[in-house]
Amino acid sequence: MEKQPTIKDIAQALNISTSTVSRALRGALDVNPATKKAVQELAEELNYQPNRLALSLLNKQTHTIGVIIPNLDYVMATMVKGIDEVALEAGYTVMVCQSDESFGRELVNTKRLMESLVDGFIVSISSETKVFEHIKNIQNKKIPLVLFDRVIKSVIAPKIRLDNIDGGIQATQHLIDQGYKKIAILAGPENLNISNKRMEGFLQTLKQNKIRCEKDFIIHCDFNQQYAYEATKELLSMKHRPDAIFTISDRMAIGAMLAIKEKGLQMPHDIGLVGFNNEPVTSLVTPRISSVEMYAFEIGKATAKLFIEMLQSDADMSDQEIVIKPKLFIRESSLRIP
Amino acid sequence: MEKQPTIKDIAQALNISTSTVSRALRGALDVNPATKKAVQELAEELNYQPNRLALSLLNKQTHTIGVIIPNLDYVMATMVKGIDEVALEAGYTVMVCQSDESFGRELVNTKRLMESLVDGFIVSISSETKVFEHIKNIQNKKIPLVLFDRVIKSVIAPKIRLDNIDGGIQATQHLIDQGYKKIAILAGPENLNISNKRMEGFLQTLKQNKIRCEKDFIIHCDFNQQYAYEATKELLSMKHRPDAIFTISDRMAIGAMLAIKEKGLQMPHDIGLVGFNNEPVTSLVTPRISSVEMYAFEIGKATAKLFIEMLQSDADMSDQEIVIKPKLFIRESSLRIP
DNA sequence: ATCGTTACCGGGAACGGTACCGGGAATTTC
DNA sequence: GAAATTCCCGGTACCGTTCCCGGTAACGAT
Repeated sequence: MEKQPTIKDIAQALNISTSTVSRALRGALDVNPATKKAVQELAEELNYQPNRLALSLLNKQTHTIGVIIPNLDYVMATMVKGIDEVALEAGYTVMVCQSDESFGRELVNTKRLMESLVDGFIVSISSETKVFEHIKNIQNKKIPLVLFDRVIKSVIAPKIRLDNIDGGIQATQHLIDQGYKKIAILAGPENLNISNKRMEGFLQTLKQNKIRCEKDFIIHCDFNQQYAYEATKELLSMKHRPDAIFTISDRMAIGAMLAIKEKGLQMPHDIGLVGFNNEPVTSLVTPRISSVEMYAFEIGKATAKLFIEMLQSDADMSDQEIVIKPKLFIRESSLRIP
Repeated sequence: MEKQPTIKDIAQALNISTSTVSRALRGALDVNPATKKAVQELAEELNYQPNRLALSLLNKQTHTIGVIIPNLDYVMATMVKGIDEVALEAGYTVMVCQSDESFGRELVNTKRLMESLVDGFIVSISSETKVFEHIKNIQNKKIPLVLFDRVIKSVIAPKIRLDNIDGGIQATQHLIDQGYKKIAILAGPENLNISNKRMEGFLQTLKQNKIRCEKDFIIHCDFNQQYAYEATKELLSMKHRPDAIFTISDRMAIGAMLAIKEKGLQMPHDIGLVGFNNEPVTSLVTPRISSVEMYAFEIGKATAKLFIEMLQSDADMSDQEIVIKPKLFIRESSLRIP
């Protein structure tokens, strides 16, 4: 790393003071046009770039956003893309840290980013996290914070999330409309709020349609294709097996589909299937899987926009909660009444 | 953003000098155990955290790595995971910027990261980039640089990449071994080195097996499912259609598969198909698609390791080039001789 | 001739922290 | 008891930049 030219170098070379150089470079008015020109030319020649560190130290802002996410799967990557795009536009650089669903890594990451003096945090909480002192610590230091996707009630902050209940409702109502009567759900890990909300929509809709909900038909399992596969195998071997399955992610839907095919059942005739996220893979498999689109890219963009607005207005927006409406895309896995 | 406590605050409160506070906090030896204890206790109480900006300004290192990638698809996300993991371990924070395959954005990103004074760069070049002044500019400033995945000959720097030629060879040889005789290739964009190398392996293998290569069977198209679909349709409508297709990415393989199915052809009997990247989706479709695994996570980890080694040893490693061997995973799309 | 105005520029402090040097007091050594 | 050594600690400079303040010269006006 070579020594970068500084304002001091320019000052010395031209035999003027650093203050003058600084003013000249910022195009201030009270500086002789001749010296201004000389300074600017020399700066150009030396390829001078102001030292952001020094500026940040002075202004107390780094133009950097700390983003903490639980993983980098398709949905999260899409959200990060949205965040990135808006941030770039607004002149911010993004530091993305993955907690890998681990509480410990989430802690380390927040600490690191805090030390790095990011201008603020955009956080999606890991599924393993049950205490939120590190998040509240951010707020205690009055550092701007926005939560997205995996938001939590007990932290008061601006939030952007999907209407997960509605997603559950849309999927379930659709299955009922298609004449399915014994609907099972593959829910995610028990402590994960987003999957619980999707399940809540599921239960609500059953109740509203006066369909009894079998206890055995609610299965909590990890966000994972293999688990979903095994859970589905178990479901299908029951005496009164379900005639439809709603999974709260597409990866789980894939797992379920494998088990269904293995059992020799036909979709949508013998059994219906609806997933969540609307990942591209849903239209690549046969039959194509119905799925709930969650507009991840838009959520990402909305998050970054809200965040930057907050940064620049310096207002308290902790009551803001943007809720994105999902939309069910119906495909062959669940469409038996065309 | 509240005012953070500084060593000055501690010094004032205890009526000692900042130098002493600094030493006490760093656990230096030449400081009275009593005052040391007092300082540390007060620091704890105030929740003091050293200001990284100030330190960075002094030491001229930020413990930050700038990572520039062309996009955030499955493969890249996996590589970034690998980089992130190693970096975290080594105490570095990563700034990931996506160029989105755009030369302009790659420029902006390098400039931004340079201003942010990252300790070094880990770069995968965008497909649109044809001049490399911005990359050479990094080197001119003696900022450490490692290239990965999409490396380029004309820049001399440590590189980590896949043996793309070998990947092409493995895929093609396998198709030949399976008795396919008229093999087409869906290559990527013409100026993209990695796809050209895969094609080179393809051509080599044909030649070695004394199979003539039809000009019509080499199709350059964008890295994209839709284009691949259309290109394949065209291929299949030829008078002497190919009996196997090698696509240099899995997304393209999916596109090809859709066209093949539409035409009513059976894999692997009527036509063979091999993709590249070994994304999970290849084993989810029917038939499952053979594909070349490129060990993205390992490439990411190796890149970060090499980079950190370089940073800490300060040696010139520009002749280093780590080449990862790919491995073909054979599935039903191309296996007709069991 | 004196004063006020304008145009331009330099000095110093500040941001938060560390490194180095040197000095005073206490303790050891002869 | 004087000299040497050790133990602590404060002062200062520095990293790169901006901001505030004050100063100087030239100029026109009175």
